[in-house]
Amino acid sequence: VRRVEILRADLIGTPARDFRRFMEGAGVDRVGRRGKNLVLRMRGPRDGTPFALVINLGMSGRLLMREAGDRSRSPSHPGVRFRLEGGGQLVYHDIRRFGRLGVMDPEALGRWSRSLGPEPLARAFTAPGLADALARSSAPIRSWLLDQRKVAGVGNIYANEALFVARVHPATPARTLPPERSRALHGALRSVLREAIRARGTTLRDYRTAHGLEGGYAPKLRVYGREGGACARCRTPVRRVAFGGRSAYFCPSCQGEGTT
DNA sequence: CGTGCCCCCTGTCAGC
DNA sequence: TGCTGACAGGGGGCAC
Repeated sequence: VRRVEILRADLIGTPARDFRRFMEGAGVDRVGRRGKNLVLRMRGPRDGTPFALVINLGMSGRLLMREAGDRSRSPSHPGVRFRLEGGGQLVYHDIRRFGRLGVMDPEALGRWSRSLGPEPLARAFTAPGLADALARSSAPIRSWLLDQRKVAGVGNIYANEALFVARVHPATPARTLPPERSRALHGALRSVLREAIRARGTTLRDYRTAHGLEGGYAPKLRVYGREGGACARCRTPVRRVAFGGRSAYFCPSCQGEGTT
């Protein structure tokens, strides 16, 4: 990274001065993920001090690579531009600006990572562990799944899809899930996420992969965004209810309260 | 401390 | 055609 241009200061968690001081002259070691956050492991310019650039795309964020000499139209809503050695650019683009970029030293990175719940696709995410955690909350299960401190990386689409697969009503208080429903939910979360990743995600309108492609999972959605459509299992019309500020979609027949 | 509500912001679409 | 309101994949702050 040669130079950092911050076009939208509200996207940067840390003060702009610190952000630039960390990033300018630094290089990318490796790229990873924690929950819904991109984690770029970096090395500082002089002594190679390790730190991390953490990026949350929010609702409309994209990370775009522009190679040197790219003649295509420049993106409409650039927020942060990283000018790279050799003339390329990495552009953080975000129409709604709900995304955030921040730098963290290794200690802060560790604290932050520990504040998030387990990765649902990791071995550490077990059915008994999920059941234990659910038992400690009275929140509606759909809201519980969206809480990144409980499980990391599940958003509204896949929370709703997993609840349909597990036949659990989205408003069910977490602690009232019967053991076999929490086991079913554990499996459903993992299978839905794996399928969706294999399909490269869900494009409802805006979402594109890092290579600009649409995700292939939208046609496979069972309930999300399908209000009024027939449930694939029983043909009952899918319903939508709003709580916690977001829509929940479900089959009132397959996912009735107390369905076992 | 856990939970629920509001807000951040821009774009799109349905309904009038 | 143009206006208004609802809604959108996320998450932080705050009151209770």
